[in-house]
Amino acid sequence: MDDASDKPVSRNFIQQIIDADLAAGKNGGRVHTRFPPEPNGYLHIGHAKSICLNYGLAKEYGGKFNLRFDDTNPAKEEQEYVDSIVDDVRWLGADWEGRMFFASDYFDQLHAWAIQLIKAGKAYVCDLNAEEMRTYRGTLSEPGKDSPYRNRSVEENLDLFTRMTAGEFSDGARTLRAKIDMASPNINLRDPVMYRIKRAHHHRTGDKWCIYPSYDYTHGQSDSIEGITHSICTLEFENHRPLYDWCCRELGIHHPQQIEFARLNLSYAVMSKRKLLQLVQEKHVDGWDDPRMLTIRGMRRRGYRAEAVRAFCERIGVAKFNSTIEMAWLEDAVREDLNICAPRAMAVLRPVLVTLTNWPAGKTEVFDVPNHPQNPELGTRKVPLSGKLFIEADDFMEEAPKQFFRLKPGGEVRLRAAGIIKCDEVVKDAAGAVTELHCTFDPDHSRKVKGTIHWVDAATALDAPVRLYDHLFAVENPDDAPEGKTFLDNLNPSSLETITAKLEQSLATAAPGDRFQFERLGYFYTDPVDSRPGAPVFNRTVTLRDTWAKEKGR
RNA sequence: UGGGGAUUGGUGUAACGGUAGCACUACGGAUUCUGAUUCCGUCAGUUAAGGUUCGAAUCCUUAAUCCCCAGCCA
Repeated sequence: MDDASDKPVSRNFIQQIIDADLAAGKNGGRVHTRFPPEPNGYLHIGHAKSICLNYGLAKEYGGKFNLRFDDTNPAKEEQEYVDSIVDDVRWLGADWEGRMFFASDYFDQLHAWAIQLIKAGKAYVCDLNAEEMRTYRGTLSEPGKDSPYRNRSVEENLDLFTRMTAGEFSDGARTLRAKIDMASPNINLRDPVMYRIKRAHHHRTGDKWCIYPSYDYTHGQSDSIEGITHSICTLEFENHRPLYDWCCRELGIHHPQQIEFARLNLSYAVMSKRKLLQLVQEKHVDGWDDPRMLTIRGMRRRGYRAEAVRAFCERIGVAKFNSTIEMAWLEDAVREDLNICAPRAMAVLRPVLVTLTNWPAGKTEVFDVPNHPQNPELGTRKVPLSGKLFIEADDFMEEAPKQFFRLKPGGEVRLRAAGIIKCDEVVKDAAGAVTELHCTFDPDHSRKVKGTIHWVDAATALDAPVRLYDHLFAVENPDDAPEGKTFLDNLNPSSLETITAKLEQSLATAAPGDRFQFERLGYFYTDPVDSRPGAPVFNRTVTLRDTWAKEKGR
């Protein structure tokens, strides 16, 4: 992509469309995209795909990218959501260069255009209520019937629309409708609603309006006003494109091209705003930023970096096929990113005490340990050892299979960066559970030993809460629930486990937002909300690949 | 049901009438003071059936399956 190789770079279907438009001289060679969220919820990874797509295209073609809020329904929209969206889009790294707009910025213009359409005989005020309108609309297989109000005169429509605007009628009493075709096989064209009466306080326009334009009547014109060239949206709007085109055409304004792509689906996750909201409201998760949520805020708090999310969005591609990406892809992208930048440290999640029987009493040795095996620039840190230490319970097996090359009775294993220990004695409690291991320590580093394990010095260990996260859902497709069950029945009961871990001393100064690889375990994020100075709390971002666990599973 | 889309290895995604490629997974191996990382290799695919063509994932026909639309939501 960046070198002079003559290998053809593969282009997705949207890039191909833009290439063709540019070749044909469309839009004077401009490329201008936008991300148009409705401020009625928090952004999730599906939105990240759209943001990366739109922003990426603008950047690639030297064009522009706008952030525009589609705020035409005051009943659902709130400033809180606007703020969070702005913050999340910025975090992701998309730069709108000051072009942040609101559909509500265009309400006056939209209203003027509505009058223009009424005058042109293309719109009329309809007195049908919601239920009647549904009846008149027909069904998928039967055409609709014309509204009895369809042929009102321009003067009457103008008068009625003016009075609608002035607040003379009650909510839902009348609508302004586009006069298109009640017999159209595309239901969206059966005289769709342009304006509805709705007395609701708007987060930006306050109580100025009691009528609000519909999405269909707003979106294309908003794009048009902003000079958008390629209006990229998801597949479910494909059926709306004729209406999008109708608005721009009838108004005779700049006509952006709507292009639809398949929204993102991920295994072990749900993506619909409604379901995410339900998870939060019914407290199946701990808020929008619960690290198990695939909201941008959740991923942030989990410890994902924007780089990883972007790399993921790049990798999954763009197409019109409704696909489901494996969760492992996301996790891989996160590992790949963190592997490069996360300093290493040692922590023991499920400790077993080890006493070094030949350790000189009172002695403490301090090792200088590299923070990254492949990147010396990350420096070193001091790690003490003083005769008693913790190792991971999983790293000891009393009756170990041959392939197990960690610690076993009579066996040897390397203590990372310190030396080699040999297990001489296993101490058990009355119930037969292992409580302590007696080992001898050999400081000789040069010998080859098959296994290397992590450890934490007992004398200086720091106890800290660590949250171990797993998929929020136990099954690949949470929506696939049996009769009478819902996606909630597919929640993974062990998606969160909080433990108290033993951490190496250096971690006491971890700052909120710091990321580490706890060697052989995974990547961990210093929780920015719950951590206190000297008392960090860690969230497991993602585990390391574990081929041993896989082996065991066989 | 009328209409609109879609279908390429396990998962994604290219190939636009001329050798089905790439990535991830899986599997095997090498390196390794993280069973991590890194490196090498292997398996594996055009929804089906016809047709056009010297040649079809690509064009035509028929069929199958999946998704979207009957909000005064977006």
